[in-house]
Amino acid sequence: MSGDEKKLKVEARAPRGLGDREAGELAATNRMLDVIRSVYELYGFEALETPAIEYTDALGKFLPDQDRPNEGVFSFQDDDEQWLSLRYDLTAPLARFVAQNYDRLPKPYRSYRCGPVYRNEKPGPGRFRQFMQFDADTVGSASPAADAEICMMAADALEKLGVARGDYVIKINSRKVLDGVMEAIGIGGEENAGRRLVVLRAIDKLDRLGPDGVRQLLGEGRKDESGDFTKGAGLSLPAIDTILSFSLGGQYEEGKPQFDLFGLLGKSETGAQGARELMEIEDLARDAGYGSDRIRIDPSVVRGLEYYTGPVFEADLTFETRDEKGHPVRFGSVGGGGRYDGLVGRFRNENTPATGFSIGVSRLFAALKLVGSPIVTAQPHVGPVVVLVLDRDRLADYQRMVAQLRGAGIAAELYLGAAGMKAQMKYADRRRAPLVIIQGSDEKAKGEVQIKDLVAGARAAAAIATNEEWKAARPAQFSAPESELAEQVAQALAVQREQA
RNA sequence: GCCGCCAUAGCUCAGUUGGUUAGAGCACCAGAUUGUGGAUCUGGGGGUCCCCCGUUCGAGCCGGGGUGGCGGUACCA
Repeated sequence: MSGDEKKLKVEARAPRGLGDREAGELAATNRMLDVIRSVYELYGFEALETPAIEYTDALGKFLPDQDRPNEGVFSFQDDDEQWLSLRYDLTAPLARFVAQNYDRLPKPYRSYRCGPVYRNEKPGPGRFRQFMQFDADTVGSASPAADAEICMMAADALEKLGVARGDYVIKINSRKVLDGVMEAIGIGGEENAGRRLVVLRAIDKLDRLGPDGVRQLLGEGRKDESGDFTKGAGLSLPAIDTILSFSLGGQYEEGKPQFDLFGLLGKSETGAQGARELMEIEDLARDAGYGSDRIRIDPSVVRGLEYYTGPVFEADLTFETRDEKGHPVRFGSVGGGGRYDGLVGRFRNENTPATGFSIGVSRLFAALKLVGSPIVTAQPHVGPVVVLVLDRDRLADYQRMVAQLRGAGIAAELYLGAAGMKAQMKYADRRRAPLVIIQGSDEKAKGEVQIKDLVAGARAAAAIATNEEWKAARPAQFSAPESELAEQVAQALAVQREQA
């Protein structure tokens, strides 16, 4: 090959932030999704799938005052020049679906959805540009009972997945309460909207930056280790203290705030209303038997900043793990959600209240591996039985054996490559084949097949030192009449499964 | 976006004060009687030393610029 030709070769690589998932991980992920699905269906939620692509305006993601889609959203133009975008979550598409089918849907409408979402952002460790979410939502109920139910369901799902009670907590807070606190320190009103955003973002960083970092962000600003400066909210010291004492010290004990929340919120009707809703959610959870070890009010929870209108939820894993440097680190959030009463209303005149919860599937998957949940750690992927090809002109015979096995419900395949027997064995090994079927001229003459157990063979290999011995021993294989192929293979597979 | 670090084989990395044909381990392929996975042994394939410009008799190495990757930070529905 000349250098010129070589240069033309396309480099085989996935775009950054996007990855392939192979058989083992797919199987484990599917087992995990099945568990979540069964819990959600138990709660009476029904399946829904919406397309990965939506009109950009339906997602509400045009840049302000520009007819160009927001950065961070993958977008392209249809042949009629309409903007289309890849969905960046599963909530906005649900709102579109409900609005579009409003008249025929039972209300409140409960549904769950699972699928990939896309974000055009800089990827990082554990952050991808395509990732999977699993959502459940109740549309058309303003009742705190709907919020409470979503939280209980999230708790049930985590436990069913193998996260022990005490290793997780569903934290709840309310955007109304947060707004009330900000009103109390004098940054209510339209003119302070930008500043409130900065405050919420600062609170959201509590777990990562700690109180001191957040204090800086609420005040003048903060300079991080890389030398980058983030401008702060410019609050007064008393205001900063109020925010921090609310977010940090404002832990509730069984429905009773540790400090005078209602006094603080006295000036703000929305704030007081938010607090009442929060306590009602908590009461409902308690009445259903969910203690503060599972569902509890936590004023530091902020969540997504755009469309939440009331209660917000966050599922946190509380057990400690260690990072690559050995430092103890908390796993953190594996899902979140809240009430978004305005979303469906973008499509319709009357407002439609809605609440939901979203699980970050790959993050949760990583967490389940850490806690050793059998749902994701069990059974390595098992490949098909491979029928080796020894005599090239007898392909039809081998194919018949494969068909026989498949007819008996056994996953099997014919070796389709061109290599010799040794390479075929390596192939079977790499496919994680449980067994291979060997029939050369000797066996053919006797009407027999050799059935070789690759799993038992690998065990036997440990005791054998030389290649000659290894070849001569032919460990873990036996011959069987060709007519009994399927039965004998089925039996060998059953034995293998028992020993696993 | 901002700041920092890095770039040599598929992967992890060596590479002398600037000196001929750029190396190792792992991975991959193959051995013999075309009938046996692993280990061992032997052999083999695989490189635009990220790109461009400059300095030099001579650059993987020095200088400048670019690109790409990684980490932090910001944004994140």
